[in-house]
Amino acid sequence: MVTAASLKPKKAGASAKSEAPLEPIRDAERTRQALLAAAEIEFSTKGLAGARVDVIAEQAVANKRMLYYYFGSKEDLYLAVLERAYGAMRETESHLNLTDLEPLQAIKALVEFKFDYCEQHQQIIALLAGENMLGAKHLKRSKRLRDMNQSLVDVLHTVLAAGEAKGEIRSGIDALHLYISMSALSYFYFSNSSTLSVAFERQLSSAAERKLRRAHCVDVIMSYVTPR
Amino acid sequence: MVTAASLKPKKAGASAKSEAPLEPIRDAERTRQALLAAAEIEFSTKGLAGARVDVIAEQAVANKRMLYYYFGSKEDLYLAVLERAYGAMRETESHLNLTDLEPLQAIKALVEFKFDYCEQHQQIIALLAGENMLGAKHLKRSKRLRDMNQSLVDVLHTVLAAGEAKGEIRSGIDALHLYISMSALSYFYFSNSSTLSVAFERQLSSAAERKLRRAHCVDVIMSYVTPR
DNA sequence: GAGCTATATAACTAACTAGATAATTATTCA
DNA sequence: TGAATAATTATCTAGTTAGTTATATAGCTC
Repeated sequence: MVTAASLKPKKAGASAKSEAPLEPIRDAERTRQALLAAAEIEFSTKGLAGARVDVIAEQAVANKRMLYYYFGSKEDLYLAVLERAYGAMRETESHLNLTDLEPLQAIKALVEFKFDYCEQHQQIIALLAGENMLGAKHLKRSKRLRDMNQSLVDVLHTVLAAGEAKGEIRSGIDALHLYISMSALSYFYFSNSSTLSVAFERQLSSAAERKLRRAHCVDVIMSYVTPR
Repeated sequence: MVTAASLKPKKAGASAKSEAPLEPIRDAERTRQALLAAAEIEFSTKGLAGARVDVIAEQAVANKRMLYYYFGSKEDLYLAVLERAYGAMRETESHLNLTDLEPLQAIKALVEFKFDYCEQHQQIIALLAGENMLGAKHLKRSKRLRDMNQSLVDVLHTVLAAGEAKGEIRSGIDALHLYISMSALSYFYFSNSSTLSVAFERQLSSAAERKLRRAHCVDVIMSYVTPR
């Protein structure tokens, strides 16, 4: 696991005796990345308002001034974190190559991908939750993010059309709403697992429960797309 | 619409000329309710950390001291808001009488209820999002909330069994996961509508879009529960 | 190796914020 | 009616927080 601090060794060349190439004491990129990593943790666990710039700097083993030097303000750092996490998700999605699969297999693969991505990147769920509370004002402002639009819904539309032509997928499905439902079934399970676990006194985050949930999500979506 | 301030008229008996019964200048319950209403808005739009006690007091047209007088602390006020909103939802759910309906009708009614409740009480969505970010620590602490457990999932279980006996509902459905999925399909649509609208450049919160989404949610769940 | 500049540090500050103090006034009830 | 109590107000305070200032130095260029 890459922690924020692990990116920022306290002393130059502290690793591998003395003949190893010395890590420079000053390294703009390393500091930037350490700040981003620490900020992602801080913002995703406490939200924009609850996050503390001093904590971020401390966790990144950087001076607080560096945060302002590289990112300008707390809010701009938050936006940088959001852009990076959201961009990474879109980037990963763009390499799925769903059109290479049989339509039904593609649908299944997409549901499973959504579930697995949520499981492996729970920070983005929290970041999105916070951003939605603020009416997505930062996302709206972001050029970088408004440029990386559509993609997966378009692919899904193509997949649905292909499946429909083959008689394997029912007609009249709205690709966007199907995409939202696929996301919803996984996202909600992870985003609300704390309150759900309390309300239903069932430890929903165990490995066994997750496996169950993953299969359930696939089941729900496959039932929906299959013609009757 | 009941705003926080409307509960708290500036002057006694300001309404309906002079022969109307004078509203008392001091009214503990009115002040308490005004604070709760203002706090619900503040906490649901800004989260626990982002909310400001001064803003809550101002919006409630109450002195800040009253907030501490009645609720003790910012965090206890937050818990009171959470308990009230969550309790109201559970209370409403408990009056659904789903077992009086035919199994399939009951399922449909529950999906529609979930959707309509989300639409009409979007504050609770934001409150839950914030509470989940904090690991549900307040919900866990709350006696009142831990006492109002289970209910709807039990009812759903009964409905599923009845439907299964009639051959109208497929066997082997996990009532809890079905309940989570019902919630997820509606909740996610409302909780993430800001970011979804930005990402997909489609104004998802219009009345027409909501109608579409509601039908889609019903469709997805009914497809799932129906035997093949 | 002198000088330059990007990177880094420590210490400071002005504004904000949750909560406390203490005095005041409306209402109740004997 | 008048003392007791409940509700309310204005003002203060100690601690926190985002952002700044002033200064230092590592590492590069020539």
